Amino acid sequence: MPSAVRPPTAELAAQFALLSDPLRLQIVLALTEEQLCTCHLVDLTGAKQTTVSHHLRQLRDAGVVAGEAEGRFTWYRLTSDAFAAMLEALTGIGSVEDAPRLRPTCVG
Amino acid sequence: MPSAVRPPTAELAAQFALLSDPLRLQIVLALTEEQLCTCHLVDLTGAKQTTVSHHLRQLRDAGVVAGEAEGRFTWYRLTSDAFAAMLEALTGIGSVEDAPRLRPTCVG
DNA sequence: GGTTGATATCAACGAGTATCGATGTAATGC
DNA sequence: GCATTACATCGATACTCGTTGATATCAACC
Repeated sequence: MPSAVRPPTAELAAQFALLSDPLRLQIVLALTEEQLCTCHLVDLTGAKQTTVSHHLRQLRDAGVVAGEAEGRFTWYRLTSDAFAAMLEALTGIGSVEDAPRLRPTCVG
Repeated sequence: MPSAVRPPTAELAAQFALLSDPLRLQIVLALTEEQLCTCHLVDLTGAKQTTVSHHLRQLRDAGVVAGEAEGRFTWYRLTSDAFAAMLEALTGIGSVEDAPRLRPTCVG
């Protein structure tokens, strides 16, 4: 059993999927350093504005980034504990030393 | 700057992609507890044998699991530091408190 | 009010990929 | 040798999803 209540596998997989796209990952990593608005991210990534906006939408829907409108601009930042579940899961996985063989060969 | 040399974004994204499929994630999480062979994973997940085998192939190619053939069976286990890069990246992301706004609005 | 610029939405296209049935391979047991 | 079992590979299909151009929205500025 994991230390805490683990989210359903599908939900956790969806979290990892957020970081599985190079562009989205680049956006998230950039937002680690500073808040940025869409135009900055377009410049930074070299992707089209619609593409960046599309990924920002996904990240917003997932709750890992938040956008604050300020005039024509929208400043994006990472939400505080958006990656807690992933971090916990990975910590568990990463600490595996040498798993035992508990089961007999298949009953099938 | 990150603490160590960060792998290229695309490579890191590919790592996360490994955990972005519910079935693959389920397999990895199961292997955290104990070594298992394909048939066990088929029973555990309820997926078809070919599907499980397909995902094990991907995990093997990526180097995050290793299979040891033993007679008709193949025991799979997680490799030791397969998730180190992801763990480091997530730790960096997770520790973000409140990123500043360093840039002026766009030069556009 | 009209124009400009930042951003979001939509529809369509294309590439990647998960699933699955059929098949191949290799090891065990009779 | 032959049947059975565990596992892998292959080809086809279906579906997800990233990208993009067109378009809409909304604020700032003249």
